[in-house]
Amino acid sequence: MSNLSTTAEDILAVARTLIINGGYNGFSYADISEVVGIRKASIHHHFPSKVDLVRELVKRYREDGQAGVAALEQNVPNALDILKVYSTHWSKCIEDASRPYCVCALLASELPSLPPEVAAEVTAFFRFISSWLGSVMERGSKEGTLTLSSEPDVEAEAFLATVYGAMLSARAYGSPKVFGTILAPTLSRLTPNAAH
Amino acid sequence: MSNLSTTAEDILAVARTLIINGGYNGFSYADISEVVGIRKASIHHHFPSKVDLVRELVKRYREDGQAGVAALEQNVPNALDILKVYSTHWSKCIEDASRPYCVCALLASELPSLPPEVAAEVTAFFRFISSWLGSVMERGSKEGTLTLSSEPDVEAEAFLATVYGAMLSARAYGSPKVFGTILAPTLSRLTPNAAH
DNA sequence: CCCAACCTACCTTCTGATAGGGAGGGCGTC
DNA sequence: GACGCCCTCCCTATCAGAAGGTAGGTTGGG
Repeated sequence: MSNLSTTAEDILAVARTLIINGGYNGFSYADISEVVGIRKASIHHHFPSKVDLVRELVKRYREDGQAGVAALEQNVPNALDILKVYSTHWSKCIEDASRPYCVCALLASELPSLPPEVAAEVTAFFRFISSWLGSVMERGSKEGTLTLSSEPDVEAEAFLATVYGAMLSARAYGSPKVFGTILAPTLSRLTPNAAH
Repeated sequence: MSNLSTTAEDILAVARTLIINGGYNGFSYADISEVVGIRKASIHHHFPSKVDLVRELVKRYREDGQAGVAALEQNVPNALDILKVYSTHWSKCIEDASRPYCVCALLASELPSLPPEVAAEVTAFFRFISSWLGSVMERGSKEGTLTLSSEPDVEAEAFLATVYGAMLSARAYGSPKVFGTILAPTLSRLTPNAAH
């Protein structure tokens, strides 16, 4: 949690929106300056290079994610509920168009062409999310709050893939509902005592 | 199937590889010219604008997909086998690094920032794949070669999301094996008489 | 007095795109 | 068969604008 000026926060927020729209090569310092209301050159004062900006952006995105996950684990004891909250989070973001895509999902798809420093942060994010979901799956399986048909790690990867795949489909079809439609059967399959 | 010169075909092939690497804004005419061995300006002779190029590229990608699917339907009667062949196709592409990502998956993630003409072709591709998978699911369910736990259309969307999510994960982790790991339980769940 | 924050002005390189010309093959006419 | 004509393909030269980035100056609060 480095304490940056409000302007720097604004820049990061705008950059995040722009990346969600079109990825790393889909935005420029000029785009940011228009929205923030600052000259292009002034952005370099806060983030010397584009790599610095996006690296910091993804780093914070991961840290925010880790904080959110920690809070979730504290407030929601049931593993199935955690997965539901997680998928609902994305469902809402997509439906109200606030953050209709994951920054790291977009950057991950561009991975081979990304600057190494940024790429490293992106893969770190996926490792984090993946291992967290793995721990949720394992705990839920032990506690009986989740019904797994594979190993916890495999189940975690499959769940993550479904979430991110559903995100892509929602974008591809231009219809937010698709996300929920895809996630529903996945969640019900993980629900104990569910007839299927 | 418009008959274009060999050079035009080469340009499209190189462009496809470049898009798979970094998306629409991740490549330039200069990049293509280096690989094809032709001057930058000469590419404009074959494809007046970048939009023309990528639109044609995606259009052909979809047409090739439709042809491939038609052949698959003729040669493979069993619906479950069709899904296996489909996922194995991607598994191989990812593992031998020949086409480690779907052109349309990458373009779909960039959809909001794409030129409308290109965006239209991309969504058309997804509608095609989705409706095809839907028909496979429905037929498999009726014939008893697939065990569905939801409506065919929903099952199709979920399967598609899993495939594309697994593709992203393989790229994010930099390990091709992940794709197969994720797809295996999905396919076994669709397999009749499978204990789970 | 210093320093963070922002500015203007400018630079280099890349971007997609255009104009115009040259080489060469195909084709009809004499 | 030779001539002229056109058309395809590719070239050089050039463009305007956008890209990321730098240099150096101004302002204002602690």
